[in-house]
Amino acid sequence: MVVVFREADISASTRLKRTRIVIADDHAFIIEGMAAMLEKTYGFEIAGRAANGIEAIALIKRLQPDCALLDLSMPGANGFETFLEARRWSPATRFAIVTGNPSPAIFSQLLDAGVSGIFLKSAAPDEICRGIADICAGRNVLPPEIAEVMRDGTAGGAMTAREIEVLQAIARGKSNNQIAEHLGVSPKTVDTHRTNLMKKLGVHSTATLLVKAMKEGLIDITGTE
Amino acid sequence: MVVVFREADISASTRLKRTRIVIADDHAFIIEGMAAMLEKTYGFEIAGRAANGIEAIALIKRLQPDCALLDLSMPGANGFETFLEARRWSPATRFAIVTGNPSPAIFSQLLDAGVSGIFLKSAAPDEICRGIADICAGRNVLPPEIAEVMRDGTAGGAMTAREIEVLQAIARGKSNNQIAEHLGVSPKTVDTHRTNLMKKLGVHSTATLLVKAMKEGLIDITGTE
DNA sequence: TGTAAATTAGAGTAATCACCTGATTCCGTT
DNA sequence: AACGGAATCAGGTGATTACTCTAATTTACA
Repeated sequence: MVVVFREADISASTRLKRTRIVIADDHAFIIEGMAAMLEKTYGFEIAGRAANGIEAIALIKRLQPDCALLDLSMPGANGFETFLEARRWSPATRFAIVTGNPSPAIFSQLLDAGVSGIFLKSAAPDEICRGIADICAGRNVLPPEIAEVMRDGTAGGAMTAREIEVLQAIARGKSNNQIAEHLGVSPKTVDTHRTNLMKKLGVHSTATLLVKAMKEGLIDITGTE
Repeated sequence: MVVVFREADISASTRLKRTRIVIADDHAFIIEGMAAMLEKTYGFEIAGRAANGIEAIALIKRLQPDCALLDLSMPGANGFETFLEARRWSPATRFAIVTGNPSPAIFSQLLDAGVSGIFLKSAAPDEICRGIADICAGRNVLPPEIAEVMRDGTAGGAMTAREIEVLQAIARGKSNNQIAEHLGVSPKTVDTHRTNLMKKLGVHSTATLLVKAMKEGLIDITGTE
């Protein structure tokens, strides 16, 4: 992999007052990697760093940065909670969320709530930095990979009540026939629900169905002996 | 589980020739952050970078580095699988695993299998870099946070390395045929491992196998796209 | 009242899984 | 050297699932 350090495209106004950014992530390497890139290549000022959501809220409140870059999964308060709280104290700040786990449901929540951009950690550093530059310039940013995940994942809408019932029965180790008997319907109906579940979550096996469902918090594994 | 701290095997040639490291992580920022630190502060040579396990295996096989630094959760093959496969082709390489999610069962497996060190992503960059330096010097490294987590958690199950490989492949949605191809064995062999896994965990379906494995911390769901 | 979504269910095919059995190799014990 | 026990490998078989299509009925909501 090659990382190209190109000349910063610094306009006159940017020279007068540098764009100030706060970064929050519990992995220090991520912060340092992003900070280095944003400072050297794009000429932003890294106004503050936070290792968790609580720190981040306090920091944003105090510094009133132009942009805040929040990891979604942080101890204390996650990126979403941090965003909701911090913008009340710093309304002019624009917020970007960075996440490692693409989840259509969460993306929808974030966008509905009003974040200015979402990025995947697996994206190229240069792409993320360019996106942040766009956000700071007043634009909203949604990388194509994320838009695609959202199309695939939310096409059929959220899970229905019946689908959740079937999903939890599957997690409890029931076969289609057993589920059918328990719900008082035909095994083929259970099969249909199962197929739709897999389509909605974009998976093709019982195994990944369960893994994804657990990641999305759709099933409660504490209830399965 | 026995951790052997042996004397560093530093010959004159090692002093003349810089220590060569391969880094594998699906988050480019992590790679760049680590690479920068290891190069500038510790004078290591970053011989190669990989964004997933498959790339990493090929890279390690070709470059025969002194040390490989593998993220545990990567698409394709995770850090554990990558380690198991790569060391067969590069026996002199010492392996360190980096993970974001502490799980006692996985730590036990890693150490039993023979990794030279484990690090948490949330650790200070400097601490990780110092640990890598230790590993390259021939020592084994287990940060106190991880040792503590392992004491608290239940002792890892009796899963064999092969069974864990199969289990994680199942969690990533691979079919028996795909797993067989990846491991270079017959689909029926994979089937046997699957059966034994279910017997050991006392379940009778893929679904409950996954649920149980996740509750036991045997698999890492963050790595499953 | 009309439209969309949810639930139901059938037919049919290819693939996969669950479980049985047995062979081979390797490792530590007696 | 012989034994016992694993780990790994693999074949056979019947059940189950994955996925395709189609379609009726009910529910919800504008």
